[in-house]
Amino acid sequence: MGRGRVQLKRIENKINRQVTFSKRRSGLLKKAHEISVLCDAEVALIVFSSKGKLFEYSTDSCMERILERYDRYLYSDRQLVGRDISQSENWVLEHAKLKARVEVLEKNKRNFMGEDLESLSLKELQSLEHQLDAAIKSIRSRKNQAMFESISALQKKDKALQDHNNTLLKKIREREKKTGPQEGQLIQCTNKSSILQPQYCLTSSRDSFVGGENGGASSLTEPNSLLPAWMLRHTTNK
Amino acid sequence: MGRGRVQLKRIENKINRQVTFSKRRSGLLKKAHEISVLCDAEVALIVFSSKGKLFEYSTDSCMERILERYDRYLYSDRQLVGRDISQSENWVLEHAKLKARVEVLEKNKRNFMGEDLESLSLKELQSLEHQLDAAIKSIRSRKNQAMFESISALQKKDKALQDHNNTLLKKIREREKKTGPQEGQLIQCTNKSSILQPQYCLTSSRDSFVGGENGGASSLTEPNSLLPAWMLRHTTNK
DNA sequence: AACTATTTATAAGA
DNA sequence: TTCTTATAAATAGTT
Repeated sequence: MGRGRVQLKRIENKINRQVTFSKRRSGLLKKAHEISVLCDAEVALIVFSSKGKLFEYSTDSCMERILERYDRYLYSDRQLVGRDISQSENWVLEHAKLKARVEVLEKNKRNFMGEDLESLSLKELQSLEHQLDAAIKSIRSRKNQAMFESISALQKKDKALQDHNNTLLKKIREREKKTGPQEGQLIQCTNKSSILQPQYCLTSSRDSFVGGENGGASSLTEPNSLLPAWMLRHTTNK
Repeated sequence: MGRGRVQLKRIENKINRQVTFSKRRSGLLKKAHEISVLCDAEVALIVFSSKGKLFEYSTDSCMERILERYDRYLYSDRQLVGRDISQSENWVLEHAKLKARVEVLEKNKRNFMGEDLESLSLKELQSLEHQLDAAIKSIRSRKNQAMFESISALQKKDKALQDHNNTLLKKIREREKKTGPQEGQLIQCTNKSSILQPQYCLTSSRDSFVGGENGGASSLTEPNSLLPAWMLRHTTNK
């Protein structure tokens, strides 16, 4: 990826080596972060430059946790003996409990995402299925509510804008009476178009429902995020 | 680097996520190796997939050595700042991080259970809904598989028991020839009833499919856990 | 630190 | 999984 092919051997020129290191280091850290986010992976990356300087990246900035997970993965028995320097027993215990909780919750999460199901019994699968069925119902109901709130907020805003436009229009008309007809037609036209194409605001931030400009609609990328599809979906089935 | 711009957010489609993980993982490992060779750096890279599988790279395959160097690097850093304070601060920090992680995971869990939805935006709700939809599909598929496995295991067992019964029956008949008819009728009768009402084993432990007695069926409490309902459901839809 | 010509990586599709 | 291909990204060499 550059002007010449690169040979996989140590760059002899010291300056070059340093520059390349700096560039590639940032690329590597970036990619580590990307795979972590995109693929929901847990990554720990440690780089020592030839001069001994340390650079590191770890998912959620939890290097210690990931290294411990690594140790546990390799030697499942020597859990708490490993890399920790002497600390109070109490701390170790409490910490271990917390970590165990994290483990359990992560297993939970994977199950909720339909992963790692091999370890579950039929009964547990059945229960999980019911759980999620119920959850989906709640979520759809909440989503529906949120959508209607959003819609009615926008309708209010729309109304307010129309009223304002009308007020402005009146003022202009009054002026027209004095100066003769000019651009009243144009203004009425833009106003109408905003009525015919209401903008449904669907951005991540709730605040944008109130304070945001109607640029929100342009931030949509998924084809199925269009409102008509949703409404169709939620009024026709389940 | 592909046919579309990539957004730095978790890939929702499981298959895509897995494929991307596989591709990016090999890219990341390659680049880790390259910077290590080209720039004479020492690199340790640990990646856990979302399913918990481990992938790693380390310069000269000396993971342990690099991790020790890392620990030493941090330790000496602490020494420079002042052991007591920084160590305890570090403890506080790490503890806080763990707690924060637990918080996040618990929030996650509540959301997955359809609770605490007020804090989510429309977009997040939509994403959650898709997530759970996908999860439920996985779960149903896995449940189906588990049920069929269980059924076929039981059929085998049933067959074995029948064979055994027949063997016993023969022996008794042979005795009858010598001593005259006594209780052969009764035995044949119990055997028949076990054929007509096969017992589907649905306990929590998978081992019970092999070693357990057929009391398993009695442990079911939910009305919709009866087998016929499931089979109907999973052969007629989706 | 910027620039840009090229090489690489990789997303999507098969 | 693996291959292909169009395109986005990374980056080597240069300024």
